[in-house]
Amino acid sequence: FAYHCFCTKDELEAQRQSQMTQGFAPKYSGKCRHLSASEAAAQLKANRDSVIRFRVPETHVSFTDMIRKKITFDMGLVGDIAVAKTEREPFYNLAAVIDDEEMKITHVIRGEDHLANTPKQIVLQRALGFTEPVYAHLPLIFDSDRSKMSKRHSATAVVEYRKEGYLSQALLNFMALLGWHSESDKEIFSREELIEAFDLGRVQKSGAVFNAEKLDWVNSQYIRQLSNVELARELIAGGFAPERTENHEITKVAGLVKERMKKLSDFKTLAAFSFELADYPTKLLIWKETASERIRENLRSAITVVASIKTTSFTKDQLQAALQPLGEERGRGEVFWPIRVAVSGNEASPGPFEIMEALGKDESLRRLELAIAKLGENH
RNA sequence: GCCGCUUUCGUCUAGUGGCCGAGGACGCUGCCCUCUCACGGCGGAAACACGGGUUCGAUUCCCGUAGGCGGCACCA
Repeated sequence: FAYHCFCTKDELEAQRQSQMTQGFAPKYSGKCRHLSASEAAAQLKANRDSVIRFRVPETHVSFTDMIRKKITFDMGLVGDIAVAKTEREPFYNLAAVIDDEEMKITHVIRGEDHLANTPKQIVLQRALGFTEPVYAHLPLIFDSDRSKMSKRHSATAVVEYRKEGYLSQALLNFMALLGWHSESDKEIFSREELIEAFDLGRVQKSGAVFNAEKLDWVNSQYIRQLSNVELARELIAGGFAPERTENHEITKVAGLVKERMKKLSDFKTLAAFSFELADYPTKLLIWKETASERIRENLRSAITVVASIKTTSFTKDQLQAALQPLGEERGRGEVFWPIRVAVSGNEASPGPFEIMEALGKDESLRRLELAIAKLGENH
C-alpha cells in the first residue's frame, strides 16, 4: 500500500515547476515506488530523509456530496500522496481518516476548500477497510471584496462581533442565512426552529458574500424580541451599560431605546441623555420659526401641568393625557418639541412622555426649568 | 498551467419545463403615521452571464464560452 520515498524537497519542487510549465497537472513521479525492500532498508539505515507515500490507484473516484450530488476525480492526476513522515507521525489526510473511523463519524460537514482532499481520504479509507462517511461540502463565505474569509480571520471575527454587541443567537441566525433559505421564506428563527427547518439539501452551492447590513438588521430583530430585563442583562454582561448604575435603571432605559438599537454598543450613545443631560445649543429648543418667547411660555405651562401630576402616577400615559390639551391648543410641534429637547438634550430621541417617565418627576422638572433658564439667557 | 466547484436584483436568496410580464429579505427610495429619530403600514427602482442546442415551450435540461471561487505540500 505504501512505501518510503527519499526524494528531496528540491527535486520535488523542480519537478512540479516543470510539469506546470508544460501544462501538466503537478504530481509525484513515482520515482521511489519501485525501490526494493532492501534498498529502502539501506537508505533508512543511512538516515536518509524520507516520507511515507501511499500508492494511489490510477482510477476514477466518485462520491456523493449531500449538497453537490455526484463528484468524480481522476486519481491518475493526483499521484502517490505523502501520508506520514514516519510510522508514528501521520499527516493530515491519514490522521483525519483514522480519527473519523475511530470516532465512528457518519457525516463529514466541512468547507468547500476540502473538496479536493475528499477523494484522497476515500482512497485511504478503502485501502484500510474503513467505512465511508457521508460528505457535505459547504460553500465558502467571502468578504465584500469576494475573497475568501480566512479561518484565522473569521475565528477572531466572531469574538469581535460579540464585543461589538451582536447577540450570539443573531449571529447564528445570520450565518444560517448565508447560503441557506427556508422553504417558508421565514428569516428569523429561534434555535429550535432553526434546527427544525435547516436542511443541508437546500444549501446553496456557491459562496456567499458576508453582508454586514443584514447582520445589523437580524441583530436588531433579536434585540427587539428581548424583554427589557433580558436586554438589560445582556447590556450589563457585555459591558455596554454605564457602570455604577442600578439594574432597574438600565432596564427602564433599555426599554426606551430598544427599538432604536442595531447592536448592544448603540446603547451607550442612544441612552446617554437619560443618565446625564449633556449641554445642548439653546436654539435647538426652538420649533421651526416659533418665537423663543412663545417657546418659553409653552414650557412654563408644561411645567405647571407636569408638576400637578402625582409622583405615584408619573407614567407616560398620564403625562400624555395631561399634556395633550396643551399641545392641541398651542400646536403640537410648538409644545412637544421643546419639551422633548429639554428632557433629552438631543435633536433625535424617544418621545417626551416616555423619557419623563423614565427620568421621574424631579429630574424631568429640573430639566424643563433648565431649558427655560437657557432661553432666558438670550434676553 | 492542471483539476474541481460555481454563475437569478448591489447583497443573501425562491424557483427543479408552461403558475415567471421572475417571488421574498437586507440595503436604497416615495408616501402615510408623527413633536424628532426609530418602529410600523402602503408603494417604487433593481436580476435569470453569454452563445448554441433539446422542446410546441426554457430561469429551469444538454454542450460550449466567459467570469468567480477553491484545490494542486514532507501544512492542516
